Amino acid sequence: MDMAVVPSSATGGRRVPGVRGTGGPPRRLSREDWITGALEAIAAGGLAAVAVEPVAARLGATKGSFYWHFANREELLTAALLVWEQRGTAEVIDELEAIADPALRLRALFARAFGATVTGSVEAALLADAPSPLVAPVLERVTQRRLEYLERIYSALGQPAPQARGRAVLAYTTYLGLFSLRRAAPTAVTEKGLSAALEQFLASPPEAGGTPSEE
Amino acid sequence: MDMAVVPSSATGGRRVPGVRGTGGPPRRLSREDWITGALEAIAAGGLAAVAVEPVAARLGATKGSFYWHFANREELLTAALLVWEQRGTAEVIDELEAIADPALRLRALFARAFGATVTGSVEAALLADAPSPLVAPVLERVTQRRLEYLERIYSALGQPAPQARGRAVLAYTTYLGLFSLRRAAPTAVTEKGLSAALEQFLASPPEAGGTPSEE
DNA sequence: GGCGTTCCATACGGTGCCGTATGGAGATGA
DNA sequence: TCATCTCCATACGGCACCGTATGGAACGCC
Repeated sequence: MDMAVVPSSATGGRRVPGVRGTGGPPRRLSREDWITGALEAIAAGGLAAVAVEPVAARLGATKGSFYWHFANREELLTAALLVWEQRGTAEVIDELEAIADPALRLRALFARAFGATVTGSVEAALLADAPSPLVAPVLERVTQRRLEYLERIYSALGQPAPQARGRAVLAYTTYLGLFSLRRAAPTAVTEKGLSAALEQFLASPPEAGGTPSEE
Repeated sequence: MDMAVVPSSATGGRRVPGVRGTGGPPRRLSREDWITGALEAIAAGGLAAVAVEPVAARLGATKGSFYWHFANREELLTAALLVWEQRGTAEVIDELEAIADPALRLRALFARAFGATVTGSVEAALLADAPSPLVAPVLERVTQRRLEYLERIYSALGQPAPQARGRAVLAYTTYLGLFSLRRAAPTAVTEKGLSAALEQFLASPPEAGGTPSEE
């Protein structure tokens, strides 16, 4: 679900910005460069870490550059969140749609989701900053879309609507919980535990049939 | 005689601080008052909201008071986190130990946990600030203790050790996930979903016995 | 090689917070 | 009543960041 923080903006072989600090010949920055810098800052320290001057320093520039591309800090944040939202929805789902079999698709989804790392993750940082009025609507949309998508897969697997919804929510709750648990007590998250959770949400529900079948 | 308009400080029922702002006669603050104020600030806006001057204003005092009771901001944070940790471990567990039957105890625990509200919760805020070096160790200890406690209950219910651990981690993960989900998409957390999750972790595990018994 | 446009560095004022210094008020005991 | 200890308000300097103003460098175009 999460993504690597931004592939740099196709500059042939040229010197990418971002810590161009020492030695690099000064290059001009694009709006996208700043968005990339903002997303990196978010991954590193949350919204609060997106401060104009520090990000500028990291990009090897100054505020003068920033305020030419953006009206203010909030505009940068909004733009960065928009980019994250679009990538987080389109990309992942498109990639999974390539898999025809719903069961395999679900497995691929979980493998990707539960394998995501926390440190340096934009998603983890945004979850932490969820109460922010800038983040809240973005997070809400992304979450709803993911839940609907999960529900659709469960439905395709033959679950009736209410159960499909319930299992989707429960699975996603576990996904979110793993983010928190990894930060709260990293040692508690074991490989065994992960695969157990994975099987849990891949198998048919316990309350549906009589005997729990192992797939 | 300093007969002021307002009744002097010897008026039986003492005037508690905290928003004593308008009209209240100035009262002296204790170290505990500041810790309470800090915890309220954390619940409202996380660690970042614990700023000396704003908290002082909310308590109807100034920095002068604060820096007499504490060396600096960090000392206040540490003290507040310690109080939270002690309350979070001792109190809850003691209360639950009163219940003899492990099954009922587990139910009471989940009812309490899943019913917890998020808004204004110190716990939710600390989870968001988990990466902070001040919060991390506290959160880690609390999490480990809770996991061990959960595991013990599952063991008392007859689960073999590995399963008990696994179910404890999974249940706690769901608990944490609900915090995130409530903030990310509040409408997705329904009463039905909650009770479904609850039954899930109260019933015997699908892979252990043959038929899932409804308690 | 001049010229306009694009982009940016520097300097500046403003704000919110931290921590210190200091004088003084309020309680307390002799 | 006076001396002392406890607690606190105010004033001050410093830091990090925001946003503005302005002059000038880099670049595209003719």
